[in-house]
Amino acid sequence: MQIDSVNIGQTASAAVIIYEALKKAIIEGQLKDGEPLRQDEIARMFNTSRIPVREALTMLEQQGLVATQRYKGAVVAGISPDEAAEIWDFRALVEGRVIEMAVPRMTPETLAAARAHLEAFSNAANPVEWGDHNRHFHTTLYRDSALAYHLGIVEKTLDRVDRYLRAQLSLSNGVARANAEHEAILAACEAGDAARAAELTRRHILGAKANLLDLLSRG
Amino acid sequence: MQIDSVNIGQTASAAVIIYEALKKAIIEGQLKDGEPLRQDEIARMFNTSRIPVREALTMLEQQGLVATQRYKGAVVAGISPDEAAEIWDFRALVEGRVIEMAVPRMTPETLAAARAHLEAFSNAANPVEWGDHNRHFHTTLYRDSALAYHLGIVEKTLDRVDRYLRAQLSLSNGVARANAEHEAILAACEAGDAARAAELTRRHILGAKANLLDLLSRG
DNA sequence: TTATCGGTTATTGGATACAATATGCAAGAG
DNA sequence: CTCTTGCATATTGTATCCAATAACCGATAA
Repeated sequence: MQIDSVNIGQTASAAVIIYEALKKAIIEGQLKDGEPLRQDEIARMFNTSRIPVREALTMLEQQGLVATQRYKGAVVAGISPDEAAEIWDFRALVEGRVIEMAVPRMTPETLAAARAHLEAFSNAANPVEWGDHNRHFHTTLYRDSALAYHLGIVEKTLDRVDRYLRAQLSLSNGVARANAEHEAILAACEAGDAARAAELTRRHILGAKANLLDLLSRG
Repeated sequence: MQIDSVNIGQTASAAVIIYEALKKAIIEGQLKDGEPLRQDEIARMFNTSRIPVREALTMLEQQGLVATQRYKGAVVAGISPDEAAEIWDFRALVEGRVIEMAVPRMTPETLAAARAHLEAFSNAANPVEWGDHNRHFHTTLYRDSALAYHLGIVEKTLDRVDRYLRAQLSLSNGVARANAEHEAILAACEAGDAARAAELTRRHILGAKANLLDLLSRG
């Protein structure tokens, strides 16, 4: 007998489910910097014991999203202006390289997907959507680089600062400027000009950095 | 009353102790690629239950040092030639930037410490010592950059590939060539030539990459 | 022979119970 | 009143036990 094989999604463990939910809440800013994460409380939310909760918190700590102190618990890890500045520099360095490697391999499908995110971004109406489409626009342009390690680092870095990225986009001129810069980056990709796409990406990120530092310094 | 305060080292949890021990064993190559890590076997080694072992394995998985399958356990994560090539490219990119930022801030103490590692490296007699002194030579030159995020990523990346770095150094001309290149890098740092130190570091890493790929392809 | 089925064992995932530590408060000494 | 001290409580860290799943192996039928 021959039947269609269905990809059994390898049902995730409770620890992973909790991890993903907490990560999403932190990334989207629903959990504020410094907010304590009580094992017992989270366990009750998910109808589990504290064991998988602890595993989830361990994962989040490894990613720098929470900070833990022995016998005192975990809190959502914030970020200082200095760290923010450094991380945006890091992004400019790595994402510039990644897009440069991606452009020569970029497919029409990828370009179309990126344009869809670009348009969705410019039509979006709230910070969560801005953040999502902005991020997906960029990572879509990166994926054809096929640089798995680089892409993993980029994703982890974006997870770490996603909250601040959203806040920066929400500034007065944030979305409009990002939109114009996205258009330019996409045009360079469509033209197959890797060096230009890289340079525009670096400028885009460093411009956002300046915007963000202004925001952070004003409180 | 006034007494000397002693820094109580915040005794580490069992999970962290196990994590560090396993990490060291993997990094130094005592645990081979693909070797399974049984929870209760490790628990017996450390006279603990499996709970802290699982936390340690979770941490190692987040760092990419082990790969886990649900209900099947964890194995030491190996690396493919493609991944190796990509990671060495990443190192060249990031470490080049880091040393460039470090040179203008580099203190005489740092330079002296780096020279000590350089000499210890050239006098070392076995792969473990080569690896340690090689790594410390480079990270010493990076530290004055004060780029905490970059340095964290560099350390994690080195952890991921330390085994292969050691193997590459052990090739016929590995140590001699590395030694000569280290001298040149250190000279550029002492001369305050940041751009040259960065370029030499990139070349050093990319040269090692070619060496390693040769090793991996030959088996 | 070879493929499939059933059960046995080994191993991991998770729940409950207990131990270790920190925090807050109230009582008492100065 | 202020500071210390000791206890009560809250929270985390770990051990033990049970549940879920995978791997192995022998028996059986085509």
